[in-house]
Amino acid sequence: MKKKIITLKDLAKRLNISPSTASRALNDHPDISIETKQKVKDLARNLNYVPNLFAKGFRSHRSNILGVIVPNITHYFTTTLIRGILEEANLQGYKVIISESNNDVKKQTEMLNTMLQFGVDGVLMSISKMTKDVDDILKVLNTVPLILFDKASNKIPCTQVVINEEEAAFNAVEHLINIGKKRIAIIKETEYSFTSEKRYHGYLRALKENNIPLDNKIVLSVEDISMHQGKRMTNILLSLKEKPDAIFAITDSAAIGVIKTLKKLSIKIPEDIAVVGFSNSTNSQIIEPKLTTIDQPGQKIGSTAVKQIIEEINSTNQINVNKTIEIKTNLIIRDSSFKI
Amino acid sequence: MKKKIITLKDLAKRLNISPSTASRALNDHPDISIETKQKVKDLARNLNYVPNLFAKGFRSHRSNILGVIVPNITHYFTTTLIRGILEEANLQGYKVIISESNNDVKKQTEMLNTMLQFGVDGVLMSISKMTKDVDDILKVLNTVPLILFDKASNKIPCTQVVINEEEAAFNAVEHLINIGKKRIAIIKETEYSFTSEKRYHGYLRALKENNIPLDNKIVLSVEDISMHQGKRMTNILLSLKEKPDAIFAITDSAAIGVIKTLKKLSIKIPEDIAVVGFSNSTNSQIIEPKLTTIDQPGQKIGSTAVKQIIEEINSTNQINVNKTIEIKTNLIIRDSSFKI
DNA sequence: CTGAAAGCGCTTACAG
DNA sequence: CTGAAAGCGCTTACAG
Repeated sequence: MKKKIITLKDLAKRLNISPSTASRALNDHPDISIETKQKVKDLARNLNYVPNLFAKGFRSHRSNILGVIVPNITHYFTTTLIRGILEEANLQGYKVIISESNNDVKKQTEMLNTMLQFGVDGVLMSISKMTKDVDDILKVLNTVPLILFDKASNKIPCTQVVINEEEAAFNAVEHLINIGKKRIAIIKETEYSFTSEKRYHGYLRALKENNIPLDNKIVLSVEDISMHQGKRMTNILLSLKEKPDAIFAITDSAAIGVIKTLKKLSIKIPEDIAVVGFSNSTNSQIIEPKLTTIDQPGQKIGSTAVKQIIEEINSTNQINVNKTIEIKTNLIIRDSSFKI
Repeated sequence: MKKKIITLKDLAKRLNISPSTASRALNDHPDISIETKQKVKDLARNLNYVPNLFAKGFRSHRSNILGVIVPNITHYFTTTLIRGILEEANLQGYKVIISESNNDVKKQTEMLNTMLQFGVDGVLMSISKMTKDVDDILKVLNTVPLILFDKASNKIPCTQVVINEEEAAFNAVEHLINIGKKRIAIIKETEYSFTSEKRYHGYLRALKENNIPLDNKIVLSVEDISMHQGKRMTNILLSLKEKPDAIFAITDSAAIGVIKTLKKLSIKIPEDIAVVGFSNSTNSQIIEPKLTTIDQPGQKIGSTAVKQIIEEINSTNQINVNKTIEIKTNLIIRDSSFKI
């Protein structure tokens, strides 16, 4: 039993008014009298009238759909970003189409294009690492507002919503210095990763401001940061003549690899070597000792990005907004860097 | 610089044919000559013609958008489901709108309704626990195909894509029996959780087939299963006169709570008490000893659900499909139940 | 304060 | 094999 779908025309006919009036009444157009508005709205409610968003969107060139592209949806932090996006979008009457780029630049471009084809009103993107050529992304900017969140790039002139990467890393490293560590290694990614570079700058600044000389032997870069790489890098660090007394890994998974390796070798954490990660993943509380790490407020980043893009969608002036919104992070101190 | 958008009419005008013909050519209508088709397709490619899916959808009552509702997007397993859904949808030219119900039945209904309003061609849903009243869900069935995946319910007559919950639990418990355990406790949810009940039946069957008597003192039910509850329940079990020699928790997080508590009390795992979880979450490999658990192929469930719903969307007969597709799981044996 | 009419971009039954 | 015409449900400039 298919139920009959109520249209604007149906409402109008029942009330002996024109569809134009019915439309305007529902949209609170100032021209319409209060009584008419009331009548129309009441009937709409009673008949359970549902506006056909397709017709609406088709007519007004608005879909009320946002596109979201992320590299990898299975990362816990990514899901908190998405949660923030979904919640805020829902509040504002938008729906969200999600795609994964799998850190594949070609797929990223493809996703971007099908998003546009589906008529999204704006795109929120966390860019794939290794995105060197940004031309395809720049093209989008002519069509629809774009906002980069979390994984951003200063090569793209659009609003960016990110965490204070540099400061977060600075705080993490300074914390290690404060507990008495003097030889702090870092495990980071190669220079193609924007976030990794920013965290590295925070590391450098913390050393400099505390008069600790930089030693490139304990600055390790890997292409694909992971638990496995954390283990490998730890073994390299332990093979040095002058071993570090602390390791700052720029992701939790790498930091967990570090901890696992140290434990296997019965190296005391944090006494011999302290460990700090980045992300406050769920794993960071499961590992023992629990991992000191940076909490990134994913939900807030997501909701901020949505608020921002809706503003840009509704703004009439076409000037490309090009600002960076930085969300504050929190250092969470746990057992891997602090003995109770 | 807004770029001019190419429409079907533009294509037609350039080729001196009618828009109708252009439309048919692009859609490979059998009536159209091969040469015309070729001409139109070539021009479309050259001009970078992008069909307006809004107009298309508006006209044909098809959006090529699927709605997905899950209780909680931050669970790792849920993200693997979503990944499977996204991949298969992408292959088939569909986009996916995602919403979270947060295990809130009211929100679930609300999401369901806005999904329909956005003109989705079908809905894939993992239902919120505590969904007792299914009337609102049943209403959807009149409008658009619905498929339940992972968290399903036999009260709703539609296709269900689930894992072999009962058998998975059976295998887990039988494994414990095989390694010599005789007094196996279970930590499950209350009877409102469909999956929990099925896993419980697997537990019961494993006991029965191995002639182990059921003891209700070691069958514990909680409303909201979690690591915290795992800890609490473990303490209850340890306070019994006859302690269990194995604990089967129906989620990994609860199992991790069990392990943490046992370790704190220096109870040997698995010698004194073996532990088995369910899900193969990332955490299950971080905890030490590593957790024996059930791997659920999330991606396969997701892709299967998409294949199924697209079939139903395209099928002309309106008979409500009401079949259950069971996806096989795998018991992953790790240190929490097996000493190397 | 309200209505008639046009049109958004496409598809499809009808006609030839 | 192709075209003219209608229409999907809505909004909005124009007219009164």
